[in-house]
Amino acid sequence: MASDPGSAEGVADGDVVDALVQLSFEVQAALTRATDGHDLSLTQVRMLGVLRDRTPGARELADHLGLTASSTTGLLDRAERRGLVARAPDLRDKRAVTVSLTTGGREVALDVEERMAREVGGLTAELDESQRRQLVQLLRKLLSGVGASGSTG
Amino acid sequence: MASDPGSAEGVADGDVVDALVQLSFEVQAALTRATDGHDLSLTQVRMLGVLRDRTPGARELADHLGLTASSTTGLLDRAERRGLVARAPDLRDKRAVTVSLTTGGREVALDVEERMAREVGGLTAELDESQRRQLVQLLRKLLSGVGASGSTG
DNA sequence: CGAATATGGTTCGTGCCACGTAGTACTGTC
DNA sequence: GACAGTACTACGTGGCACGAACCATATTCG
Repeated sequence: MASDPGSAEGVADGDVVDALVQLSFEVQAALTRATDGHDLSLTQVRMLGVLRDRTPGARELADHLGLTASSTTGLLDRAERRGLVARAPDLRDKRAVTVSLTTGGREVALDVEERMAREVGGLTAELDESQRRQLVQLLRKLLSGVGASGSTG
Repeated sequence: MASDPGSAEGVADGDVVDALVQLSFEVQAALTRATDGHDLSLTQVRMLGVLRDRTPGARELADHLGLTASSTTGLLDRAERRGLVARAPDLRDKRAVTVSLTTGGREVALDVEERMAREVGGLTAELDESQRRQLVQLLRKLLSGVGASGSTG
């Protein structure tokens, strides 16, 4: 079925799906690879990414990550234990907490992000500039229509 | 920075990475969505996929999934408990086991695969035929160069 | 003001995922 | 027939995510 990878003909319906799925796994693998040596989950990495620009409360963080509050508590516990993030009391709201990167956490975040860029970027090694540009535009168009409405009709 | 989703200009280096990462998460989300109602993890789904064409031993299955033997035992335990797969003694090798889909498991596998195709396919709703074809070709080219050699070079 | 309610977080228990380290049962080899 | 290797399982660890129950504080409203 999945025969000529380079041929211009015979692009069936399932091929798009196949390619997208395969790609997504490759990207995830690349992302995971980028965390080698840091022993971080993708969720942790995403959290660090969020915290690069913000100092949110746990709830806000949870929203950014698409997690429940309780999941976030655990996530924070583990990250805090590793010295990546710190919880500080919110001055305005005594129930709340603000989460921020520690210095170490920031270092890790930067390192991982850099490596991710390299790893994921490396995936496009086979493409030349114009193809890369083409790809970005296609993906942007694709992504622009996601999350809008239901898909199953 | 990540502004005009449709503009032809200003495709920077990080944009490819961004787009790929975002896409990969969307695809994973779509895959997960496809399992709604079945309460399956992606690993379980992958396993069902492998078992569609084969009746491997646990070890072989583990290799296909990139897991250790012990992880696979647990995976099988849970899947078996749900009536998705069955372990049968290997006639030639009394240590070994052959894993196969149950009727119910096959049904689930087919259903999920179909829904995956729909969900993932639905992601490309914004693209027309020619764009879809373009995308497939770009992705194939991209994928053809993956897993070959080191990437960080 | 004070009671009712909503919100931010945590705790606890559940289940899954993946691993490593034994162990058991068998296979193949010498 | 001993011995190394293989197939699988058992057990314990740790992470991820969830829901329900639960404080403590905020907010709303009578």
